[in-house]
Formats: sequence, C-alpha cells, structure tokens
Amino acid sequence: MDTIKTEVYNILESAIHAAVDAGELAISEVPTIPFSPTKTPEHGDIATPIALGLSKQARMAPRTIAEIIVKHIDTAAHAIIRQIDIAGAGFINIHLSDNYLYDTLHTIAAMQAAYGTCEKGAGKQVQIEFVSANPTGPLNIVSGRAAAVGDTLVNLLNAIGYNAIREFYVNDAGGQVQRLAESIDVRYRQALGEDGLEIPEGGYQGEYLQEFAQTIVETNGDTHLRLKTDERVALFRDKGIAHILGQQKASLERFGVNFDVWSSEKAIRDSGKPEEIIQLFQEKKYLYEAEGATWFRMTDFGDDKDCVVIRQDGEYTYFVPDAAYHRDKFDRGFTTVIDLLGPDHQGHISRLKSLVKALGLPDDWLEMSIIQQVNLVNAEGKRQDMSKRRGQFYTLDTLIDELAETVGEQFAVDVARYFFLMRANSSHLDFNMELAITHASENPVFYIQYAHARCCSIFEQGDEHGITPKPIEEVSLKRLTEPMEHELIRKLAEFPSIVRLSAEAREAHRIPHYLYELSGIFHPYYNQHRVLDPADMEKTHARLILIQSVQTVLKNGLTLLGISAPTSM
RNA sequence: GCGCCUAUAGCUCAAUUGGAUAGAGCAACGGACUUCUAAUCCGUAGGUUGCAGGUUCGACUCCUGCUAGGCGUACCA
Repeated sequence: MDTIKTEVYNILESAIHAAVDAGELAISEVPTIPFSPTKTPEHGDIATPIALGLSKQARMAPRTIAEIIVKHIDTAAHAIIRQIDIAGAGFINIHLSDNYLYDTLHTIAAMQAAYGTCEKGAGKQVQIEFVSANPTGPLNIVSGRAAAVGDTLVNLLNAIGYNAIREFYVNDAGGQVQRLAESIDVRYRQALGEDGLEIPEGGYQGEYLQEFAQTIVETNGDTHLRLKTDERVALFRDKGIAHILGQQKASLERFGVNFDVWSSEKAIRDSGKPEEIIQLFQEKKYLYEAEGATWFRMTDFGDDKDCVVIRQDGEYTYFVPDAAYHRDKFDRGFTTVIDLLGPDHQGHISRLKSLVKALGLPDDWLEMSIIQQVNLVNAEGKRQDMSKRRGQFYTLDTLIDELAETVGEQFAVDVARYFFLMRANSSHLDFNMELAITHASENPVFYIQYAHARCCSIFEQGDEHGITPKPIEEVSLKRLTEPMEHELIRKLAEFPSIVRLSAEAREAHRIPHYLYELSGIFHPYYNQHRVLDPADMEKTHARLILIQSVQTVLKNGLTLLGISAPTSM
C-alpha cells in the first residue's frame, strides 16, 4: 500500500503544480499532502483533506480548490485510479482500481511473516529499559504491565528497522537492599526461635522473606549466627538479591519476556564512573555544599528545587549512579534510549531531563514514559491496595496462576499481555480479575485468536476435501467482488502503517485495537460467505488467498504482542 | 501549595495525532447452528466528548481558567 500511496501522492502533487502553473491556484509552496484512511467505502480507498489545508493560503473555498486540483488529474491516464470524488467540506476521495487493491494480497503473499515490517529505522541502535524492579520482592502486576509494553515496543521498533534491545537495571546497591538484608536477618533469627524482634523501619514484611529465611535455616542451620551482625547482613544481602532476582527472571521468562542485558547498579558504583560524574559536575560548577551535604544545581536546568547528590554521611544518593548509568548508555552508542518508568517515579522525569542537559547530551536522546498504575479490582469494582513493604501485593505470578486455572497456562499469558497492552501507557488500568476469569470467553484476545483459528480451520477442511490453495499467480483475484472482501483488503493494507505509527509514537495499544477491528470484519464475512465452494473453484481459490492474507496479518500482529496464534480453539 | 496523569454511551475502552455522520465490546431487548468451529453472526436501543471561554474553514484532540479523581513532590531506589 505504501507504494500505492506514493503513486497517488505523486499524481496529486503534480496536479497541484499544474494548477499553480495554470494560475488557478495562488499558493507559494505545495505542502506535504496528508492522507487519511477512509472510514467508509463510500469515501473511497484513500482520502486527502489537502484542499481544506490550502484554503487559507489560496484564499479560496476548500471545495473550489478541490475541484481545481481534480480537474488537473487525468483519471483515464492513471490505471491506478478508478474514480475521484469531492465530498463533504472539500475532501478528495480516491477510489482505486481493483487491481491495485489486489496488490496488497500480492505483497502479503510475497512478504509473509515480514509483512508489516520496513527499514525506516536504518538499523539505528535503540535501548528500552523497563521493569527494573528493585530486587526486594516478587514482581507485581505493574511490573507485568511494563514488561508487556516494553517487550512489545522493542518488537515494534525492530519491525520498522531499528536495532532495539531490552534492558533491565538491577538496583542491587543502596538503602533498599540494605533494608532487605536486615529484614531477612530478622526472619532468619525468628526462624531460629529468637523472640522480640521486629522488621526494621522501611523493611519488608512479606511472607516470601519468611519462606526464604526458612530455606536458609534448612540448608545452613544456625551457623550464620556465629558471624558478626554486619557480616551476616552483608551475606544475607547477597543471598537475598540472588534469590529474588532469580525469581523475577523466572516470572519474566514465564511471561515470555527475555531481556538482552541485565545491568547492575553495584557494578556501576564499583566501576568508578560515579566519581567521574562528580568530577565532571564539579568542573562545570554544578555542585555546592550546604547543610553538610553536596547539592546539584537542578534549578539551573529549570527544575523547581536542587537535589542532594552526596549525603551527610558521605554516601551517594541514587542520582549519582543513575547519572553514571545513563552516561554509560550513551557511551554504548545508543542513538535513542527509552526509559519506561513506574508510576512512583514521576519525580525522575524532570531530574533526568536536567541530567541529560548537564551531561551535554542531545535533548531528544532520552525518552521517558510512565507506565501507569494497575488497579486490581474485584467484582464490586473495589480497588485492592498493593504495598510491597506491608507485604500485601498481588504478584504477576499470582495473576497468571489465577488466570491459568480457567483458561490454561498459554492463554493466561496471552490474556494478561493483551489486557496490559490494551490501554495507552499513560492511562491507569483497572484489571478486573473476576471479569477476566468468569467471562474469559468474552475476552477480546479470544475473539482475535478465534479468527486466526477459523482461518486455519478452513485450510484444514479444504485439505480434507482435496482442495489445496494455489499460488497467488495462478488465482483470479477478480473473483473477490464482495464489498466485505474489499473492506478486508483495505484493512489488511493498513497494517504496515499501523505498525510504523505505533512504533514511532511508542503506542503499543494500537496493535491490539487494529487486530480486533480486523477480526471484526473477518467474523461477519466468515458467517455470511462460504469460502470453500466445490461448485465454483475459481472463486474458492480467490477467497483462499484472502483468507491466507488475513491469517498472515493476524499472526504477524499477535507475534508483535507476544501472544500466541492458535490453529484451533 | 507546585508538578504529572485521567475525565467520551449505564459499564470498560477507541477515534490513524486538527478532518467527513464520535466508533466497538459488555450489560438490555429481539433473532440465526442439517451449512468451512455459535469463543461467531444479524437487528434494536444507547452521546451537549466533566464545565466555561478562546484559537480556525473545521476541536474529543490545541490554548486559558475552573471542577472531580489518581499519583508524585526524601540526605529511599
């Protein structure tokens, strides 16, 4: 379709130039001609509001401009155009010849799994960092949402020709993991019968640490009590991080998300890079001393307050290793870096923007997007509170476990991914478990998967009756005359631009919606028109090509989302 | 207080980034399996896009001011 668009674009552009040359249109320059896919077949296959856009410059009524432009198009001279209408306020609606509509089917047949991809990104290196949960507990469902979105964005960027990678930043240093270690220590001693202990302020209450402490007791007994407290806590920190990180990795793997790079905050701290950053900031006079701490002049970069970089006790705040980490990302050669942040990281955005300026990096090098909160709602629509420290939270694994009870493991992952991807990143998401479980059959993901399964089923049935699909070159596509068939083809033709748009806007949710719409044309078609008709094999083969195309696009789309495309349901 | 996000049909969400008559699903009502899978389809009904202005040929979309809800605003990460 894109080649068709180019062809139509050129025709329109030369028509406008011709009108200008003929002195009928008084404009100084021809702007980029916008195209909008049509909502209804009456509006043709491609439409442009260019006449409306030119109206001010040309000081003429939009409809008059449209008429002048169309006058300079010799419809008969262009095989691609069947008919041109002017409608509404001055829209130019272009109806394509059927042959060009059928080109979409040829493209799909030729490209197969690659249909929808392009080379626009020219192999540029992009990094998406997402999830990056603290190694202090199991992944919750917000992390699950981030995992689904980040994974899909990487797929999308790779589809349009970028070289994108998935990265997870492990915060395995600093205060949080220290409190984790202290919490494990308390649980360990409690497991050995010590009374009167409490989880420290800011520590982690979750049962998972009691279970973990129990396994330590089972393998090592009370031997760790002989260590000095500091040494024991340090030991538990390493053990705890390794244990929890292992669990997080397992959860992500189960969810179908595999990171290419795992970065470690501890490694960054040990690399000496934070010291280089501090030195750089000092040279640039970004730092000052106050109240016994070292501050960064964030206000110089438009922020509303300065922030501490070295605490009174001499330790770095998170900002320094974070700065070093982003510097490291740049040094690794990424032309674009995208951070998907959790809802509790809003404050990071302005600080990281300031940081990018302070490091002298291009403004648009770092993109940040908040993956908004996921509220788990019960049947009454009541929200459930999720606090990791209090230990009341709903994990990604629990979500999949519960879904799997009714729909099985594979569909559980599919449903969860689809739900997480359905909404725009910046929107809050209500995940209604009751609905997802009790009304599983009404779930949109099944609607799409069922469409794919039905396509497969047609070929299976055909096979049983000795009907084998022919190569597209041997098929008379002219037999695809039904309005619904043309509607399907137009929808299939949209796919590559949906993928491109979705990737460029970082809006993964467009893909689920597109697939749902495509299925919404396919199902009625399937109900109203029989594909396999032994009495008319020519028509049958034409329709089989169409079904193959639908099947391919559904599968390609689902693959981008990391959702399975079942052959039967 | 300041900042970010959100507000569209009874409910959950779309609307190709400023375009044509704002679309789907669920819930409600009425219909379709002797037919490639009924996890489907057909039909009916449902709207002052939170409120008030502004920008323009044109606004759910952009600007200003309100209202309501969520989140953030650490010498935690």
